[in-house]
Amino acid sequence: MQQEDRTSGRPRDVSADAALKSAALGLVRARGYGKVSIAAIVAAAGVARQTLYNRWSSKAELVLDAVFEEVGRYAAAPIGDDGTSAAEQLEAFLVQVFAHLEEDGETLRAIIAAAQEDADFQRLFRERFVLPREAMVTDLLRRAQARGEIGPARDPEMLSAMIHGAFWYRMLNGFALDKGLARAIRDEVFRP
Amino acid sequence: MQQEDRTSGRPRDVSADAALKSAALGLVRARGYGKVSIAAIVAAAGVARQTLYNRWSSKAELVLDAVFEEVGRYAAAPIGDDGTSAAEQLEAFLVQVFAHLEEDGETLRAIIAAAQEDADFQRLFRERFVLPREAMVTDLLRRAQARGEIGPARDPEMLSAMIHGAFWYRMLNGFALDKGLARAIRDEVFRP
DNA sequence: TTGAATAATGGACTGCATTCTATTAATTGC
DNA sequence: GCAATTAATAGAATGCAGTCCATTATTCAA
Repeated sequence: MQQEDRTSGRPRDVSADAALKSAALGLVRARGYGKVSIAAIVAAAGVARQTLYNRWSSKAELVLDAVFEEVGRYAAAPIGDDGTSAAEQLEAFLVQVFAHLEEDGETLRAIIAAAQEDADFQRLFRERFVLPREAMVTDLLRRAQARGEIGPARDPEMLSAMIHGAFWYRMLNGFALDKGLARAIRDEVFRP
Repeated sequence: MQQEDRTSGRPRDVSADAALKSAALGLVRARGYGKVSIAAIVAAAGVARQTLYNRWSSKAELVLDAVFEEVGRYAAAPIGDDGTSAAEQLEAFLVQVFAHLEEDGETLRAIIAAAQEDADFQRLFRERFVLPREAMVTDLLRRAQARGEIGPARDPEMLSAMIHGAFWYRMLNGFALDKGLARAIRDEVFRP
């Protein structure tokens, strides 16, 4: 996914990008990542197989673009520091994340799986998806620390990894992510 | 992997089990999970492909048996409650786990990936591998709570998920698991 | 000794992601 | 128009997991 305005040669058909992402998004949400073949995606998009591979280097990359650019807006903006307590902000953030994962959790699990088999894709996923979300929570915790809502000895980076880790761990082991979990994480982080 | 002492029929060749596990263990450690094919495993074991599938239903199941039965001993026994503090016991446990994952971490990552694509295998892995290890840490934390090393308001189950989650999350995103991480987790759990 | 039951074997088969190849199409600079 | 360049296309080829099949082997019970 990059271009450099070449001086000659046939130009890319820009509509193919959108057609492929849209086809991938629709099919993956309808049937699930594992049940969607490359053949089905290119057929739905009306392009040749190689056209897909000219743009993305794997099914996982295309789906990461398709599903999580759409959804990239979820939790893409920093967590708003409204008047509420950091505890409430964290819980609200988790509830929002879990709600989105009701729709796309299966896809995220497939993406995480793909990242374990492809180091390049792991890096891409980490930089584009994982670290920004981790940083949002780290920032929230730093603000909380500055305001005294958590003690000065706490480690916001470690805590952020433990928070994300907790629901990754639950999700990857087949447990549902519900409001009870969001509350339990909040309580454990902001304990008395 | 089960038998019921049938009353007739050709008996299983018991040596094939060991040959397959040994071949899988050796090949996966030497080349890495993704680079080992079923064809290579059965060739090394000197049996037919179907003989493998008579015993395990996928490459992931065989490797889970092969690598983590061998290694099942790591952290398979409850964490010894020696005289040391629970904080020290937790850190020692994590250091031991991380040391083993230097050898088999890549395989564990592949197993977790496989579990995301196969619900039956996910259940098997969870029951046989994940939950027992989670319970060990939960027990440790309960003992610590009974002795007052952590406050009565803490939630040992949630904490255990956060501890395991933290290193799963780090591992699955390509970070090394070192002594510093073990120490940081310990400090965050047993904070002042 | 024979039949029923189950295992082992070699090889064929299916479905899939990804790569490769040859051909045709669109563009720029001349 | 023409050469050079890059894209799109259809389809073949590769490599692999998992399944299916026909044949042969081993055991038990009658």
